[in-house]
Amino acid sequence: MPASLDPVQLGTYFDLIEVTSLLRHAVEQQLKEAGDLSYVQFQLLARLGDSPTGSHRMTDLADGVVYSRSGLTYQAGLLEKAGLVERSPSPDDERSVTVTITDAGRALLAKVLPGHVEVVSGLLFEPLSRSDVETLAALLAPVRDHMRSSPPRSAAPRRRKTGA
Amino acid sequence: MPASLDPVQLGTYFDLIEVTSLLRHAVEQQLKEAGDLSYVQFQLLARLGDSPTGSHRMTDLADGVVYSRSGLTYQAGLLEKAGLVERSPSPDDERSVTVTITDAGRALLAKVLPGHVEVVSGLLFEPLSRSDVETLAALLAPVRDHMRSSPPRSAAPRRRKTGA
DNA sequence: TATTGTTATACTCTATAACTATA
DNA sequence: TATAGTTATAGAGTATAACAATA
Repeated sequence: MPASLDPVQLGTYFDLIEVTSLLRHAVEQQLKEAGDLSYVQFQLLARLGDSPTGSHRMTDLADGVVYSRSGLTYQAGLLEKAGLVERSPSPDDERSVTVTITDAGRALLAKVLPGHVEVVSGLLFEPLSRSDVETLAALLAPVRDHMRSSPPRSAAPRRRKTGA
Repeated sequence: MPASLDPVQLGTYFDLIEVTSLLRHAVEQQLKEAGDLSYVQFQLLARLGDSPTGSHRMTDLADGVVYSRSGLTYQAGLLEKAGLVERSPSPDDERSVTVTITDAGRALLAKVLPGHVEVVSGLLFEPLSRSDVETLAALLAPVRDHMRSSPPRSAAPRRRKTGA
């Protein structure tokens, strides 16, 4: 593992970046038009919507979506101001804040989702067969797991995710 | 093609977003530390460095990297201020501007590249075998081509890339 | 002392519209 | 009239550091 990239790897890396940039750009436009949501805000809402309780602690909510604590506070503040989530002190740990999706938040999520799915479907999955997708999923899963468990390469203390 | 997503597709989409977000974040940090470059600036420099002449017209340089004309002007301005590129009027078309990478630009690219490759290699390719990478490349290529030829979904005039 | 979250602040980046100049 | 690029400006997002409160 000489930490170098052969031509196939290099091309794959470039294609990956290009594909996800275009996809993300398209999706961001759709979300903005359909619900005046940024992608990060959508991700946060989606996570809350997926949760059985509709809630998460701030810290847990941050994982993978936002890379600084203040960034999450900022986004949560916007969502709260828009009436899409509520923040309340956590019962068990007085330091924590529990974020909960509101009915309006769920409604907006539902409003935005079909168009979102349409963009992803039409842009990412159209050229891929069912088995292609399964293959892709099988390739991404180990990469995802590897990245999740990898400490930030540079010099950062490997404490947790959001803090430096 | 009912423009919906089955569970496998949904999971694949999420993994794709997560993987590239983490990768991009890691790479951005490396580029910033090693050469005080943003990812967009790095992409522009890399494109110029790849060109046989070391030059591109502004418009051609924009493709896929930046989504507005002014954004490119801004970034090119930063690169020029840093002495990494030069801008000069194009000989054949007086409206165009030719951007050329300088020796300092090439030097910075060379300085930054090993660390860049190391991050990509260690984060993205470590869990993938040689044949995995080939498979991934084969899956991404048609998606890339499809996205390149797809007009922006929403309502935008399908004119070109940068202009609205 | 470590952790959770907020605030203030500064900075980077992006996008829109108005503008100039050339084809 | 359409294209290439710049400028001004405004807004969104991010990160750092200092801070308060709880474990």
